Amino acid sequence: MIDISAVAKHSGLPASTLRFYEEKGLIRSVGRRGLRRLFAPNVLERLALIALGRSAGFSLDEIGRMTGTDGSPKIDRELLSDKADELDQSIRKLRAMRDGLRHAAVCSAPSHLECPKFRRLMGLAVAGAKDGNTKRKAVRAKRIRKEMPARNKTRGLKL
Amino acid sequence: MIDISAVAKHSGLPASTLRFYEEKGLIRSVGRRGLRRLFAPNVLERLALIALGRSAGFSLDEIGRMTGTDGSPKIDRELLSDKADELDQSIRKLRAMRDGLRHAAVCSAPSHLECPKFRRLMGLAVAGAKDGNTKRKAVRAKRIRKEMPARNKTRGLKL
DNA sequence: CTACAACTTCAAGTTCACTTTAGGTCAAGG
DNA sequence: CCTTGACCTAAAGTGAACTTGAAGTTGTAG
Repeated sequence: MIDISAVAKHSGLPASTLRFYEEKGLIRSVGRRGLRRLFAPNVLERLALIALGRSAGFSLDEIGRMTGTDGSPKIDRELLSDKADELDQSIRKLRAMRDGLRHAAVCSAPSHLECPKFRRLMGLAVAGAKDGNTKRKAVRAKRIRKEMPARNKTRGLKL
Repeated sequence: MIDISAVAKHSGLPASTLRFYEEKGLIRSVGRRGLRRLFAPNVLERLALIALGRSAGFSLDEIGRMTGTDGSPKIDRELLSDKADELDQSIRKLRAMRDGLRHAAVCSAPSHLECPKFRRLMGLAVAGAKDGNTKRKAVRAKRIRKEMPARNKTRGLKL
C-alpha cells in the first residue's frame, strides 16, 4: 500500500495524471488513509502497461477496453492481431520516414521533392495509406518538464 | 491551376482542412478566381509530404518549421538526424508492442502480466523511455468517415 | 496540540488538429 | 438576368489527454 506521491515518484507521472487515470478507470486505488488514496504496488506495472499501450498509439479508451481494471489484458485476440498488423504498417512508414530523413540530412538536392531517392522513400511511406484512410503515428521529443501536449490524426492521402 | 475541390478530390482531404493548412502556412494558394482559391498542381506533392510527416509523428508546427512554404525541405540537418534517431527509438518500441500483441493473441496465461515473455517484451518497450521523458507515438484505425480524433502524449515512465 | 505540507474534489483551462456554423459572395448554367 | 450551389471568412465548437486553480481536509513533524 503506497500513496500517490510514491506512485508519482516511481512512475514519473504527476499525481494529477494518476487521479485522472483513476477517474477514467485505468487504474484503481485500493483504499484510503483519511482522504488520501492508497495504491497497491502493482499499480506500477499497470502504469507500465498503460505507458506501453500509449507509446504504441492506443488511446486511453482503447487501453481501458483492452485491459480489465484488474490489470490483466483480457483482450479479444482478433483485436490484438489487428492491432499488431496496424503496428506493422506503422513501423514500415516510420522506417521510410526515418530513411527519408537520414537521406535528406546528407543529400543536397535543390529541393528534396526533386530528388528521386527522396521521392521513392516518400512513396513508400504513403503506400499503405493507400485505398483507405488508415493509421496514425507520432513521436514527441523530450521536453524538460513543462512540456506541451501534442496531437495527431492522419487521414490517408488518396494520392 | 486547380481549385480547392480538385485538390480535395485528389488528396482526399476536406476543403476545410486545406483552408486550415493554408492558414497555418503549410500550403499556399497561388491566386484567386474571384474569391476562390487556385492551387498549383504541385500542392498535392506538398500535401503528400505533410501527410508523410504527420504519419511519422511530426506536429503541423514541426512540419511547417522543417519545410519552407515553397515546399522544399529546407531543414537543419542536425534536426533531421535527431528526428531519425527518435524514429528509430519509436520503431523499436512499436516492434516490441507488436510482438507483445502477437504473443498475447496466442498465449493463454491467466494474466499477461505474469507471463515472462510478455513481461520481457514490455520491458523492451519501456526501455528507451528510460531516464528522461521522451517520445510519443500513435496509430489510429480506419474510420468510415465521421471519424473521431485521437491524441497522444507519452511521458516516459521512470519505471 | 497546532501548524502546514500534502493531499482532496470539482470546475475550468490548455493544446492540437480540425470541423462546424452562420452569414456572405459570385461564376456559371438556364 | 436571375438563381443557385460551390466557394468564401471569422468565430465558435469538438475530443483527447491532461493541467491548473480554488477551496477545503488531514496525517505528521515539532
